[in-house]
Amino acid sequence: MGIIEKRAKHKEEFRREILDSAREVFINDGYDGFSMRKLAEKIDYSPTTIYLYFKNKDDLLFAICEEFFANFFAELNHIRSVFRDPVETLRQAFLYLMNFGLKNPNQYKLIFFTKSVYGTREELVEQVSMARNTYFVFKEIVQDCINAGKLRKIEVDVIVDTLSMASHGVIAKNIHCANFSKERSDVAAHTLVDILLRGLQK
Amino acid sequence: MGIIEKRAKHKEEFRREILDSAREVFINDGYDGFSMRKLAEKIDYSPTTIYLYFKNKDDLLFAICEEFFANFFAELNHIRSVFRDPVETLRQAFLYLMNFGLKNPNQYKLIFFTKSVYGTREELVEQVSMARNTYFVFKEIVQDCINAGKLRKIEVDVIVDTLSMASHGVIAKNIHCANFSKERSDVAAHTLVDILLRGLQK
DNA sequence: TAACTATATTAACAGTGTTAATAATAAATA
DNA sequence: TATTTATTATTAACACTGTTAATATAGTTA
Repeated sequence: MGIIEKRAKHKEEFRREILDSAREVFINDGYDGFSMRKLAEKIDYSPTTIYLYFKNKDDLLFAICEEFFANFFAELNHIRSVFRDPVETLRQAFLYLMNFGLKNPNQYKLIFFTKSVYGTREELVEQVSMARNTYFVFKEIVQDCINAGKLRKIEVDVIVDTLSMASHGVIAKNIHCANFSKERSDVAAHTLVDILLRGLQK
Repeated sequence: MGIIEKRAKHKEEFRREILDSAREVFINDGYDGFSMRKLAEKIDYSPTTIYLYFKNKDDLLFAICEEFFANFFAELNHIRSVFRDPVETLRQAFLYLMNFGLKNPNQYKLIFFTKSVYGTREELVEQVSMARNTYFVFKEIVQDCINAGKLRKIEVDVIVDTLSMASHGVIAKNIHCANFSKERSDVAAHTLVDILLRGLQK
């Protein structure tokens, strides 16, 4: 494809193409394995062209993260509208995140373990982002359980922290133990969920 | 220091010096931030000299990991000899790992999250290593609780998996949430331990 | 003294993220 | 229509990276 054909593309459309290719490379090769030159070759452009559409490597990652959180946010709202029991809602919300991680460990790692793309907690809460929205709705799901008097007397923020810790741990273990079979991983993960909700409830 | 003085050093002693400096660089700058050239400058040798004492970058990391597991192994045996109640022994064993991670998140990350230095679970169990020894003694601590009839009917390997998941999660969260205050981190972590042991016991 | 071994060095290869300068085309204006 | 301007793409370059090959030097032994 020559330079003339390349110019025919529309800006937004091309940005999407770059982002989709970038996600593939990020997920397949990890944050370190990803390279601007590799992505450039994949989309058949020079490496510097990417810089016209994204500030840098981390800007690409940020865009990918926001897309994930947009989906997660929508799913949490859906779960909330479907389940009536607050504890069951919490369980399903947690399971969704964990199962996403088990099915897409590389993407989970990319979003949660690679870099602190959203800065500090204060910065996350101050700046508008899908990550912020997701954080708030998850917190509300926990608060619903507390309001219904279902949980032991533990600060809502602490519960949110412990649950995200647990989810992170499931995926971290899954990634670290190279030959952790899918079945074994699932068994341990779901056992952990049971233990957690058992230990949390009155 | 000229080439003549450098030659006076003894091999084993020098290997130690390199390893200690390498640990510092690895912990301060992370796995990616570490570079052979950086380490070489620190010890005032050329980068290639390091290759006479260690096979490569990952060989340095392996040596650092083995040192950690040697300490962890010794500590687990000590805890086991001090506490009588098996559940309390398990709690202390778990707390030791978790608190190490909270105090040394970068080193914990280096050992558990960076690379699968010990390969698959099968490879870990087959090859002699301090990591293997540590794995076995931790499993025995859990088995003692089961033998004493203190825990719910859950496979010992599954319990070990869930506990290591939890510990990994605490540290992963601690690292990811940039401005997670030390206090907040400690509260969530210790709450998680309570929830876990509560959910595990009969 | 000559040969050999151990230890250290420099130079090089192929790769990285990113910036600066430049070319070329499309669009807008005189 | 001719000319200027804006947009988009390019190449070249900088300072890094892990690692290997070839080379030089010092110490030990025959």
